Amino acid sequence: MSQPETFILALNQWITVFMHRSMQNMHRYAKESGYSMSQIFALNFIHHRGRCGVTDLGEGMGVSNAAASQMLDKLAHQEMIERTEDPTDRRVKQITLTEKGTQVIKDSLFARQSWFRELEQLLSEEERQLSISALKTLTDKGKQLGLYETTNITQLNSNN
Amino acid sequence: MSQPETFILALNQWITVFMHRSMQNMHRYAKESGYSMSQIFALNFIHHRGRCGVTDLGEGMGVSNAAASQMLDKLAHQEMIERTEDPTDRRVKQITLTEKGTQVIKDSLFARQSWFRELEQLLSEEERQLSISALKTLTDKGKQLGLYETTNITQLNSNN
DNA sequence: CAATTATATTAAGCATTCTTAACTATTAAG
DNA sequence: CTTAATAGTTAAGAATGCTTAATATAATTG
Repeated sequence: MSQPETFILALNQWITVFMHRSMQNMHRYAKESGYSMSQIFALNFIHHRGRCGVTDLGEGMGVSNAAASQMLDKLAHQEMIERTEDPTDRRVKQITLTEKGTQVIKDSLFARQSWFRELEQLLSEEERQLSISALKTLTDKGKQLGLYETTNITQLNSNN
Repeated sequence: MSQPETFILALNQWITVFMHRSMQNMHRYAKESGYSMSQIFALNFIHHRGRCGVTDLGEGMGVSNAAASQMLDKLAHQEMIERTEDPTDRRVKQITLTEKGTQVIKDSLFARQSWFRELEQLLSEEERQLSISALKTLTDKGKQLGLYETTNITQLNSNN
């Protein structure tokens, strides 16, 4: 069973390599497309969480609900999100992504893919299959740990 | 060989699940420990790139060298980095992480690990071994694609 | 050596994003 | 029904981080 830390170590090393590239790409994408990292982050949160309230977003991002409200103002002005009244409780606003907001998520994902393709080139067919299998497992298990509703991001990269 | 997009898709899905958690953790860690995301990002860059100049950092982070210099000012004031003259070219400053700066990187990594441990619990022994193998492969290949010198982050998580 | 180029710093100004506090509207509780 | 609690917005001010421009120092070029 090797050392008990083997899995954590392997994950950490992978994350370390991956994050460095991914963060740079995200950062670059945000710059080039004129969105801030906060905005990307907020859109990502909403996309994962699904319909949610202003305070939810604030808590998720670790800021006050005032800050969340202001951020949503800008996003709404850019037509990336919509705020509608919750029919069951008219105090709360339901935040949803618009078509455009969803597209931004798609694009930011796509911005990362050039590196993925390069990476794939370096794999043998066996390594490739092994990786696919492992990644699927990790994804499934990872989703089980998530407490949020997961909207289906799966399709984002295939139908574009 | 299934669809040509299978690998990219599997990677994207995993990244999607992982990033959501990881970003939240990073964000939370940064907040709690009083550092900004930019600072964490800069420290990460320096850690990966190894000794580098001010302009290098600016280019790596996509900002002007003035911005990089100002950021380094703060980091130096917090004793997270040191600036020394390059003996071969006294115009350039060599940026290095201090003990404290390295520790911050360690801690930010550690902050992510609780999720990793939960994830590991959900895996069968076979899945666990498969994942380790795949992650190692991806890490190795990923490093080959990197253009930066990689300092050894491997040891960070074991000797702590 | 003189002029140019490269590196880093500093200063001033601007845009973004955060916080707290005040305010409105709605719901829940007594 | 009255009071208290909850959700969201708005406003004012502070903090952060960015840019451009000016400056100092060192290296390179002719």
